[in-house]
Order: sequence, then structure tokens, then C-alpha cells
Amino acid sequence: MANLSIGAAAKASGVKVPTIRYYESIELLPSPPRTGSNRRTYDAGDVRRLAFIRHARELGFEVEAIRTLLKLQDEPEQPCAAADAIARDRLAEVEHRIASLQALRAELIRMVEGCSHGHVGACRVIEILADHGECAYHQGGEPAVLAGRPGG
Amino acid sequence: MANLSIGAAAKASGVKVPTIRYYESIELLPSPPRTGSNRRTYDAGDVRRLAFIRHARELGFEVEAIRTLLKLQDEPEQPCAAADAIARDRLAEVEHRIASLQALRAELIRMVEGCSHGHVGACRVIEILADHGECAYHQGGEPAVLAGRPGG
DNA sequence: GCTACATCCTCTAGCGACTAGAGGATCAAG
DNA sequence: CTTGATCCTCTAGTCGCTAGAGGATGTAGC
Repeated sequence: MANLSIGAAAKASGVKVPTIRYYESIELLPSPPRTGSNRRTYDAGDVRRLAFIRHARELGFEVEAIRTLLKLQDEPEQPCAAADAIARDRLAEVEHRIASLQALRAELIRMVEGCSHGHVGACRVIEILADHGECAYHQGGEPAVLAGRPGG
Repeated sequence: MANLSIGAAAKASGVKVPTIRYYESIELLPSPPRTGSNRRTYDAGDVRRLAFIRHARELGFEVEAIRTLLKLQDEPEQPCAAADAIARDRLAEVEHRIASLQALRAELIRMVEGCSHGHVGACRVIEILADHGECAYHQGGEPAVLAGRPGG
């Protein structure tokens, strides 16, 4: 698998064409060789790198964290403590999120059930999410991953 | 707890001062009464609402989704069918998110376990993220969590 | 060869959800 | 009555894309 067009690399990696160009522009992906007519050509290694980036983004890694991981990959003699730390941070956050979402889920189920009995009544969505002032997750400060959902 | 300054409301809710003003500007938070010298004054209800918004954002809900949740809370008398639909939509979203995050969590655990005490050469972080082809997390189509960091 | 039309190129501008800073008013403490 | 924190409005910047303009090139069918 070599000399892929940007479109083929996009298909193979799952990263959109403009996003590949964007990654090149921020130097997350090296500038590939060009054809005589100035078109980018990618190989299997590029596709792998793109797939890696895509997956890492989906896991909520920031671009800077991904940059660090790629650097670690390029210099495999170094211990992977940094990569491990990044993964651990993500894991802690993901676990907290799951817990919060499960609480919200329970409340939404309660609402849907209340609805099926003819009244919305005292909706406690706000309480369920507002009342957790002391939860450890928030001591650390800023949220690491906020939504940019596919639509947004 | 009443007549809080914007700074006090920020401290109490965990939402930053400029962000509170931003939420007002996009009408996620109602414009509060002002003092004679034009300063915003908040009460306990505003703080709860802000804390709710913050939690929901941290859970990855878009502002528009939060708006519908708040509307459901604000107007408990609205026709049951409408409330039910909103709650059901959010519930579906929450459940999808939980599922995605659980798959993600499993991967992160594998990553951390594979990584511990190793070197990057043997570190599975990169392998796992690059060889993502059969990862269940991706079957669902769209990524549930993408980064839009607090600066993003 | 010629015509469609897809794909590529660069560039700029826009999005959501903030965040930072300028420039000025006001408040609370010493 | 000064000092410094906090408040006000406003504009512009951030991240990680995404969309569109305007034009060049590649490819398939006739």
C-alpha cells in the first residue's frame, strides 16, 4: 500500500480529507511527497499514523497529548511513563463520567416513567447534576474533554 | 443565599465569571437583576442552574441539549408527550454515551496495564490506538466524545 | 480527442464554547 | 482617600476542525 491519494488515505484511515490537510498544517503529520502535479502521496505508514491520531482523538486525547505520544513512538528507547500518565488521566476522567452519566440516566428514566403516568411533576434533573459540589472530579480543576460532538 | 455578585456566584458554582456572562449572552441563564451600579446579582437558584450547566457540559452535552433539559425543568406543566420526547431523547443519548465510555474505559485499562513497567518499544498504547480496526467502540459510528477542550 | 465530473490544490472564513485582554467604573478596606 | 480587587462592555483570540470559493488536474465514457 503506497502512493495513495489524500482521498484514498482518508478512506483507509477514517480521517477526513480536510482534516488530513489540517493535521499537516499543524505538523502532526509530516508533509508527504507530491506528484508532478502537486498532489500529496501517502503510504501505509501515514495511514497508520492517521488511524492512530483518529483513535486517540476519539478517546479524548488532545492534539498536544497525541503529539507527545507520537514523539514517544519515534524514540522507543524512552520509558513510556508519559504515555502511561496520559492514559491514566483519561481513564480516571472516563470513569468519573460514566458514574455521573449513570446518575443522570437514572433520573431521566424516573422522568420518563413519571411521564407515562401522566405528570412530569417535580423534575430533579438539576438537583441530580447540580448537587455534587464535593465530587473529587472537580477538585482537579478544568474538564479535560468537552463536547464537540460530531454535529458540532 | 441571595444577592451574590458574579464573582461569588462563580465561586459557588464553579463556572468562571466570563463564562457566566457568556451563558447570559446566549440566553442559557436568564439576565439577573442589577444593582444601582449595574452589577449583576444572583441567587441560590442561579448558582444551582450554573452548577447544573457545568456538570452537563463536563458530561459532554452540547449547550443546545442542556437548553432542552433546562426547559424540561423550567416548564414541568408542559404536555407530557413533549416532555417525554425530550427526556427520551436525552436518555438515548446518555445511554449511548455510557456504552461508548465503557468501551473506551476497557481500552484505557488495557493500555495502562500493557504500559506499566514497560518501555515504549513494548508499550501497547500506540499499538492499541493504531490497530483499532475491530474495536467495538467504533461500530457505533460517530465518536461520542471528541475534544473541545475548555479552550477548545 | 472531447466532454463530464470527481478529486485535488490553496485560501479564507466560519463554527461552538469559551478565554483573554483593553479600557474604564465602582466597591471595600486600611 | 488611596489602593487594589472586582465589576462593566467590548473585541479578538483559542482549539480542532469544517465549509466554501475558485481554480487545476485526473479518469471514464463516447
